[in-house]
Amino acid sequence: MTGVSTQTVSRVLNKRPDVSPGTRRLVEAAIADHGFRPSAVARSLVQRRSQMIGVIAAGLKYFGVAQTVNGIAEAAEEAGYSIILKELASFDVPDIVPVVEFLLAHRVEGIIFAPPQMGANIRYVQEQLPRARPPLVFLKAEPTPEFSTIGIDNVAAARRATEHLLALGRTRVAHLAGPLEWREARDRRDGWLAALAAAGLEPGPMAAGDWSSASGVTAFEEILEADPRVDGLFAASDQMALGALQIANGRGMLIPDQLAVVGFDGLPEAAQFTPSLTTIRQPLAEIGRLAVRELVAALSAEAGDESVRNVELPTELIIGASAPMPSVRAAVAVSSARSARSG
Amino acid sequence: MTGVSTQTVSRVLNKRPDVSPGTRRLVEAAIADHGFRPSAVARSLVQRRSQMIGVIAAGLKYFGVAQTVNGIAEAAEEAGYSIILKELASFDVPDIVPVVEFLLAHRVEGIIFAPPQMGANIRYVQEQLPRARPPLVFLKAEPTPEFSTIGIDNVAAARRATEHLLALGRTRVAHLAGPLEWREARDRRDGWLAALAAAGLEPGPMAAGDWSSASGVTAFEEILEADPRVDGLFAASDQMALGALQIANGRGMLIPDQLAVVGFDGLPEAAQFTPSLTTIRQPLAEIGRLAVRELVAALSAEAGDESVRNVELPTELIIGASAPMPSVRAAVAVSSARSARSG
DNA sequence: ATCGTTCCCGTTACCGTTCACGCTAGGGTA
DNA sequence: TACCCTAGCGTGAACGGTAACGGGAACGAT
Repeated sequence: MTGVSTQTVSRVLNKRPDVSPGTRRLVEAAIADHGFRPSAVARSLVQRRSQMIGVIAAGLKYFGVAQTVNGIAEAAEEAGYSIILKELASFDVPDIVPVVEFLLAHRVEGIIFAPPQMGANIRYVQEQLPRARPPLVFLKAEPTPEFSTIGIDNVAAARRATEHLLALGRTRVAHLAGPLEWREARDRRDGWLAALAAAGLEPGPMAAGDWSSASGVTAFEEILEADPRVDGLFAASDQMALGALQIANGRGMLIPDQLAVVGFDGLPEAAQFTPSLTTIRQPLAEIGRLAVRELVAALSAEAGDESVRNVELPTELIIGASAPMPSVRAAVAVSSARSARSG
Repeated sequence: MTGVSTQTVSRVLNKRPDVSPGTRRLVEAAIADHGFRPSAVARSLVQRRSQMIGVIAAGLKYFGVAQTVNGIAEAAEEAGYSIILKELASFDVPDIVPVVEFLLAHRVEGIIFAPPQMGANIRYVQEQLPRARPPLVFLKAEPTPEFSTIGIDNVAAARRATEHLLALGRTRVAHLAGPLEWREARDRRDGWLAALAAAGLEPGPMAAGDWSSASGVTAFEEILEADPRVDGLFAASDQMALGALQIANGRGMLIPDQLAVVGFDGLPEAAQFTPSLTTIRQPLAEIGRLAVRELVAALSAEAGDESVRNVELPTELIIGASAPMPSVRAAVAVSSARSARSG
């Protein structure tokens, strides 16, 4: 050093007031000279605070997950936390415990478990979780009294989407489902079924895809094969809805007159599909942001609190041309038919 | 402890051979009892290895960025590294130095700078970079002899896309550009200009969007206003191309006969657009994976090496119905016209 | 002159792990 | 007996910081 104690250096680094301006300058000059950089690792060790949040994710390349992680990153940054990101090789990694252990070893102050619930993945984690652990939030998981969860009410949202189709007078409403190992896929199917049951209608045909637009193509072909007279379609993802639109366009089906379509997710591009897509927007980024806020709240509440909260964020029905508002149905149908004929 | 020294515990933790089976069992039992978990923080401190790679990103919610981060995460996981993710609040954060300092303070062993080059952001970082630093790779940045970069040749790819339009006999080829502060947007525009110049053609009208499909709508309307007779369109992103397709469909333009469209990115959904989109696929995930491999290579090469590499990965022209192969042009045009008329 | 403050600054201990040693016991060898 | 070797374990220092405490100097108040 340059004659001064390490404690004084520490004081300078932490911008504490009890250092004389002269000494401060001296230390700062030495720091600049030597290219010294304080070690956050050592600091974490002695302070027992890492200022890190562990995020476990899967399928980062998909729109929804990326959106959520983006929300997490933003909120964490604002709250002064940084992120250690662990991406699972697949959605249903058999053994997630080592990942959690890794994060605990790094003394993260909170954990966000972002992979959607499918198979037994989340229950498995919940069972294996060590009791001594930082606050933890499960995203898009089934609400349970034991753990905090944040998500949406997929059943209600799907029901709303289906009811919108029914309000348009549709009686043969099919469902383009997601992979049914996913809880979200099952819930959306259940919402579809519930709306039809409440209306006293028989469910139309159903086929499952893998969320992708390519799978929407083949699944919708299955549906048409099962019943060519379907007049309404609720798709569990916008991407699959896009695949269905392609088929419908290719076969010359008039949308929304012959077939009304509602998607799910709220892709920004959905408004530019042909025709523009009616869809359920889910607040994906908001889920991530809220997860961070929950963790931060749990951390500032100190110990003992351990409040479990199960939050279900509201969704929004976004009206497009593929399933317009019932009141303006006629007008839209006419313009849609005209543009389809001329185009 | 339970009578044994910390060193012995360390040996047990690291599964070293020089511990008797009895002692090992004893220690392991105590570990399980007390819920003890070794501190990766302390380990990092003493070993001077964090096993962490710092990733600086921006716009994680966008397809391209998410794809690349996904590639980074996968490759890092495979190589035994984990990721500290710092997301910038915007693409052109004025002062990125604190972010780099943060990562250095955490003793990351490598840094990946993922935000695309726009304005002077990357040059600014390169100037302010401390000399003592871990290996660092810039993604999607201008190749320079001083720093490693990984990206694609946007000029060549855009030229190829435009030449494809020219091969279809188009003479009025417009460009739907990205925001021209972005180097990628400028390069793609330059490739478009180069192809036209080489063919001895005047450039068609150009309008810039912000990559989004919504901006593609308004920008393409500008283009049509400037010259309603455009017969070819090269869009700098698939999303903007989608916006253009919507307008074209709405106005009854026959695609590809009246207007051939080529996009850029290789969105999986592009194949389900109406009509399916011809596009340039760029290996976004591969860029991320390669970045990690470069870092790992630089790390294993120990010190002194400091090899700078500038890699440009190949792109791929994916043929869709919006701009088919020249040889089969007639056939596709007929089927497209039929489906457009009937749909 | 004595005391109490306040401002600076240094000492000591500690965070949890690993490394480089050194020590001991037991067995084999000359 | 004297020596060496090895397996198994402990000791001390170090990694780079921070917290707690203590203490000296300068100053004003009593």
